Amino acid sequence: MSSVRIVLPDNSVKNFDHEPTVLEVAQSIGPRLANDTVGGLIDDNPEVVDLRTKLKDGTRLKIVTTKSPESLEVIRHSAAHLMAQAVQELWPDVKVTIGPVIEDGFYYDFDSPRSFSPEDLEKIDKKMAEILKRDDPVVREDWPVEKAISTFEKMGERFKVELIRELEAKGEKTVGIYRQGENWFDLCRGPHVQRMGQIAATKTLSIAGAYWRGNEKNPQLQRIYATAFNSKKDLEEYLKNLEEAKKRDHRKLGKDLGLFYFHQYAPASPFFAPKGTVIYNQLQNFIREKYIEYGYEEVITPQMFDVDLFHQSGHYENYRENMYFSHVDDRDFSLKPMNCPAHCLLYQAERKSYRDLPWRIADFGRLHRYERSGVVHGLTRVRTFCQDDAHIFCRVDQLQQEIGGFMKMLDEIYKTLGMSNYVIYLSTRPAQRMGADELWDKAEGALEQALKSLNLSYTINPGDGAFYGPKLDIMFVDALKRPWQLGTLQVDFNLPNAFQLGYVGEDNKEHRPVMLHRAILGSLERFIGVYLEHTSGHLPTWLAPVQVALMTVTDRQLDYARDLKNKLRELGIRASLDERGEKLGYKIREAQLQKIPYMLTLGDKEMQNQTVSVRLKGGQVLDALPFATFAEKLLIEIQERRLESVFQTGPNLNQEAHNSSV
RNA sequence: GCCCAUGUGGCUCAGGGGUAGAGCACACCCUUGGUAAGGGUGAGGUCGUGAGUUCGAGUCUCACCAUGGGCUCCA
Repeated sequence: MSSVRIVLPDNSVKNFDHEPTVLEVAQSIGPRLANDTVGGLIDDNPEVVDLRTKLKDGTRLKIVTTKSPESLEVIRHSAAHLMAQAVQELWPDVKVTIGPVIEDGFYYDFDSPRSFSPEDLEKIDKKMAEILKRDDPVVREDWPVEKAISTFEKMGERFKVELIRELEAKGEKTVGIYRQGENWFDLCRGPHVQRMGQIAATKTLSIAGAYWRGNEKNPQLQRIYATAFNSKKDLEEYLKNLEEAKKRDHRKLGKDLGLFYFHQYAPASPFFAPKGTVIYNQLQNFIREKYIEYGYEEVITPQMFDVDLFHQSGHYENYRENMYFSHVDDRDFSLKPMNCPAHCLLYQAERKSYRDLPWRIADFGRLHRYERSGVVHGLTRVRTFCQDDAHIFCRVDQLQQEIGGFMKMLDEIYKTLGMSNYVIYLSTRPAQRMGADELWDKAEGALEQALKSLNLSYTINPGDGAFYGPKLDIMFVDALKRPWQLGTLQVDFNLPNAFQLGYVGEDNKEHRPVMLHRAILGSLERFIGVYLEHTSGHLPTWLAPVQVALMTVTDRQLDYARDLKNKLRELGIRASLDERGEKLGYKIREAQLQKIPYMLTLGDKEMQNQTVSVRLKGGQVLDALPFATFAEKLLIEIQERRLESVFQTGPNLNQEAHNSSV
């Protein structure tokens, strides 16, 4: 018999007289390794294979153990089976469907006659722990399709039967069955652990409704989200991160910092309080400065239009579901859900020459979109909002340069805001779209070429484009590594057609411009929500609603404090003075919780010397310095939109401690 | 829109058929205190809305509204 050679990562070779499984290779190396084995990585394939996989001659194998990061996928997959087993042991009438691994965990969709409650999750956790203790071996069997169908049919597992029939239609003759313990098995292609005991830590997380195969028309199932880790420590760390994310929830921060509110009389429509409005306006000012720098002109366009406009633009046909309509004086109107049709009208208002292009017009117009009740969320998904929206009308040969200019502007803005971590997606034509395929080819090609010439890496998102054109989506990755879609650039050959837009070329002939839709922050509302979570409310001073909180040690210094407050305000610095007869420590605590960047504590010493004592929000206290010096330095920090305090001298040791104590 | 949960003073929450409770915030009084909560007194609520059951409904039932977690969809 010819020998089968398996190559290990250190290039050593193991010889077998048959095609060994991953586990057999591990056993040939050592019992400890074999005990911990949960799968293998073969050749250069990133996907973990089952430890029961038979390996061909010449395979390069890296064994995945419970200690390798790759094992998480296997462990979570098995944990999904574990959870399904636990649920069926608790409630035998519950039917199983599918249970995939997702980022940070897994879920399992159940078809259950009764709804799961939070108490049920506790029961499931207990049952899972109980099953883990049994440490049942996991065995793979290959069943002929007919046997699988008849078995699951007898069990009443109709969703499993549906899945097997699909596999059969694809030409499969056998299907994989994983058996754990005596009585429980599930259809699965693997990979799975050797023994259930290899799953070190699991925890159910939440209950949700979900449709079979993600389709609204299918039966609704009950999804249980859960996670599993290689060690109890990793699980605890993960749960701690979840807590951290909860603390940073922008809805909570918005309320705690007095930034914005909601009311049931205007669902999903934020009320920005004075403090929130400061952030809103500061961001707008910042973007406006960039507009001047990058050759944009700002415009103001109407809020409500005759519906005919949206017939012409195609929005009525493609976007009606999300639009607000009203009927007045026997005419149909709609609140604009986007600025672009209005900008096309404005483009037409004056005859354009090739010399006028590129024509870049920006609009902070308020938009209204009817979002379905279940999808709205804090500031990140609202029904009325304002984008840092602009449209660029240009010639096809200017496209590359405009895309380049956009990416540069975006990078500058994001860097200033401390958001250097972002990724680019290129979204291509969706199924429901307008315009000829040649136009789509052209538009998609232009975007891709621009990215390549800028040396920017990107990922293609097939079918995710807008109905009028392909787009670049900029995903910002926040401090907790969560991606958010903010910026976008969409190439549109269709709207200029719909509005018959034209310009007179050098050749004195009529040409059609290309239209770019673009935004950098996305919407101010969503941006503020995302940014609050990114910074956990610790805004750079130029954005902070209150920049300086003045506080006196006793009433004796009140006049001095009032004088300083006025001086700061004259300089355009947002200062507040707490005149209540509370103790200094009390006022500091309040300013700290409000995340105010600077506190000026004023006692007799300061008053006599005309100085201020500066306390940074991290807790660091500086030596008293003349008021003028303080104001001068602070102005620089604000005007230059610095991310770090100009007064910060060393690493801020207090910040962490304070953050965790409140 | 769909599934599930929640809705009690400005905020965070207790109370689960017999006519509303706490802490914080707010007002006033005492305290004038030097870097994260000094003490006292007081005011504040048609218990999301509307029907129903009941002698009696925050409390039970139903409908609606809003919010939250998901699904689907998106800036």
